[in-house]
Amino acid sequence: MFSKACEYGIRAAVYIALQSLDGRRVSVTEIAEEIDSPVAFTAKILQQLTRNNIVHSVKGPTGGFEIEREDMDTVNLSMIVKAIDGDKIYVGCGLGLKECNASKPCPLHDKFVDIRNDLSTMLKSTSLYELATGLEVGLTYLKR
Amino acid sequence: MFSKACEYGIRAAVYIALQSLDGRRVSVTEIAEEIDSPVAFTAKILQQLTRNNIVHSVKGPTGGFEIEREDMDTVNLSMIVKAIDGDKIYVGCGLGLKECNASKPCPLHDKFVDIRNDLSTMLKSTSLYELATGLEVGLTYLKR
DNA sequence: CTAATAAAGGACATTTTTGTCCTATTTATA
DNA sequence: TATAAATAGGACAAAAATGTCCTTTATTAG
Repeated sequence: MFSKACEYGIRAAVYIALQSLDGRRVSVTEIAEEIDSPVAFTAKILQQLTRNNIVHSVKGPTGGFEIEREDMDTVNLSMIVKAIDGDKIYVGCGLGLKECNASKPCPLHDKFVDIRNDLSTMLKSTSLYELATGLEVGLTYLKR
Repeated sequence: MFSKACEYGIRAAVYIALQSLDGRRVSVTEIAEEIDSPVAFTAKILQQLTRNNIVHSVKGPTGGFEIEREDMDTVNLSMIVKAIDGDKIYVGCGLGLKECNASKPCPLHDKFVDIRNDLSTMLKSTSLYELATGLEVGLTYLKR
């Protein structure tokens, strides 16, 4: 469904949000440890998230990654997925045709569009804040 | 969503079904041409479909690939996807956790399960026959 | 029986994704 | 101001997915 990079990206963003709720800025090392991901690769992905204004980074000692409280409401999964995997998941044909639309559909077009709309709606309506608070309460996990 | 191999596999199976409705057995060369896919790679994928009894192959002159009329009703997309991509699409965690289930869910677990159930249901309930007849009537396309 | 045709399958090549390592830049603090 | 801590970013490495080529095997028809 999502690329590995995107999976790590979402997990990282959720972890950063969780810590930011406590006013803590976190380093790549800590993030990678807490979400069980390769450090250097995670650093790359965080660069993308930073460039896309999904998380905020601060260099130097006491630096690290954080997310403003307001941004946790604004930023949803759809934005993270788009920043890392692009929009192929929303746009492409399920069977890989270059041109596939309502007027010249592939055999799976209609059914695929339904599923994808559901996915898209779900991603758009799921905010970082929602995911972070689930974690905070101990209902969900980012490791194992 | 699906791998390239799986996309080609589905398109190939649908094309074979369509031709089998006319009693025609088709070669890899023809299939690749008609679904716009790389020949040799398509041949590999057809081997997998054959081993999984999704299509039937016949060697030698007048040989090629075909699907029995009854099998078109039995074989659904879920079986093709499983034969080529395995069951990761049904089983894996959306955020890539090794262990993720109702009792120790990732932050996306519940929402992801919903989408995936829809996808799974759709794939299971879509037969090759249904897809092939859509093509036959000229409602859908396998190229472009 | 022989020649030709088609799938099966193994080995290899290319491309993309995933992952690592090292250096540069920024910045807080002693 | 010097040092150390942190991200940024480029170059490289490994693994997986995609794709190609060639040989073997089965089968049909002359």
